[in-house]
Amino acid sequence: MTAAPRVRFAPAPTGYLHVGGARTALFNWIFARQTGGALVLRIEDTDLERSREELVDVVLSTLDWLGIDFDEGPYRQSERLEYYDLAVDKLLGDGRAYRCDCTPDDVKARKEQRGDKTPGYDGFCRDRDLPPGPGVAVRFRTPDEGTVAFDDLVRGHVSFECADLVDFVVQRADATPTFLVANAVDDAEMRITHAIRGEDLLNTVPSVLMLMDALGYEHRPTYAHVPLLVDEKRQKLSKRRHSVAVEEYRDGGYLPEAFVNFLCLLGWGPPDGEEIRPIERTIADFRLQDVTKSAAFFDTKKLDHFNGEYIRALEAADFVERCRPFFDRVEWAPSEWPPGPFVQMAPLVQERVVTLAEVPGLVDFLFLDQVPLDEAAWEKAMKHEAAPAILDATIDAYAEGPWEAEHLHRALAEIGERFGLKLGKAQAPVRVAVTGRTVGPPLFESLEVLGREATLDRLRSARERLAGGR
RNA sequence: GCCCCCAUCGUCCAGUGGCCUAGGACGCCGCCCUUUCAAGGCGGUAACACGGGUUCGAAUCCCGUUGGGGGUGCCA
Repeated sequence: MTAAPRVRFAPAPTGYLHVGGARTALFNWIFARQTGGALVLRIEDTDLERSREELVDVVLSTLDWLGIDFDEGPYRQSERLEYYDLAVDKLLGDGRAYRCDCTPDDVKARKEQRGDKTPGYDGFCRDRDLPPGPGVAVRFRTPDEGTVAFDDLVRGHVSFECADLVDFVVQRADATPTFLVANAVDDAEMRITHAIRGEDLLNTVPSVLMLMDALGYEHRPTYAHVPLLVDEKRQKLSKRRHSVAVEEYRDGGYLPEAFVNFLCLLGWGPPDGEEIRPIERTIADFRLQDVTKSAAFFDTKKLDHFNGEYIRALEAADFVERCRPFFDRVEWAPSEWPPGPFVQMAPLVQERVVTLAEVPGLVDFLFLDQVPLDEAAWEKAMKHEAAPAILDATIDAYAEGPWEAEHLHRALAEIGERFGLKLGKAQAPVRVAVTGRTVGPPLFESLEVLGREATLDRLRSARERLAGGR
């Protein structure tokens, strides 16, 4: 009987959750849930500049939005410094590490002097036997020969030559530990069985393995390095050029279910080929071994499609509720919730949007006293010679009769016929006069909700504007 | 430079030696539907990087080339 798996998501707090990080978190979570294992959250903040509490809160709330919950933690490496100190002391005591007072500039300068393009530290302080003191870091003494190999669940067998590994720093001059020791100590101490993370960390495995060995840990996690997420140019997503923060998608009106569904399909494909699927089914079918080896382009076009599908699948009342945050942030934010006019229009809006953020813009004309007139739309719709006559006739026809969509529909269709116009053409001036735009939710339903009074007012003022020249 | 990884339609995945004249999804194009815009329906476009092997047979295995990416930090 093997013990239940233990996995971890270990982000460095940067103030936002990177979409790539979100995906590795998701893969860890799915793996934990399907195996009955535990997911631990560990904040890798050994770099003092990064350890700020509010940065951690962002990660926590965003994971929560995604629906990723964890079973242990968050542990903060900044609160576990004593463990790493002990580890470094052991390394020093056993002669597996040594002190070094070379500054990064020194290392770089010597490298340039050597002329060879070989990078990295040259082992300058290996045998200097320096005493502790300010400006002194600690480096691990890597073996000069031999190989380090391991089996990666997605990459297969991977091996490195020790000779290619430089003496890396385990403790900085300010006495803080580096990622490598903290990682080795924590994965071992926390009994992490599977380290599922981004491929950018593949190269750090040999160092960590050597550290675990030197520290006397017998525990070894099974590694699984998932492919990176890249941009259209196949390069690492950059914060400058792309939306890499999950928060941007949340604020952009994406549904967490859609976002998660999309993320699952980057580097993995469902065995039955059904891409739009509840997370439960992915938890049932996901296999780490099936994760692709090649990098995936984070293509938001597909995300958009998924989001639209998920929005349309929402229960009407749920859709209305989910739109609330997006109404809260417009100038004309409704004072009561849910606002009646929107509730009436919601089903019609729901099947037309790609993101929730678009919703207020489709119904603003119902809330604004002044029509949000778009000049280009006006030009386009009113340039038709029959426009004034259509408005006149519509004002006339809408002055009486039942105020319901079907009737309004029929009346305008008849007016159109009089001018030899199809309804599609005839409704244009009316639509722009009343909603300010050429596109929007179905017109007659919109008018019904708006009411006779407001509709006639807007038609009349459009007519006046037309009479006064443009 | 060196080390590591990767390589199927524009994109994301299927494909694990014969079922492949390579399948699905997104995108794109066309048609239908239509009250604008969507949605929906139908159809179409489009790929095994290249060169050698192995084999009766290769998208699938091996080698090489080319291309791409990651690492090469007292970041993680």
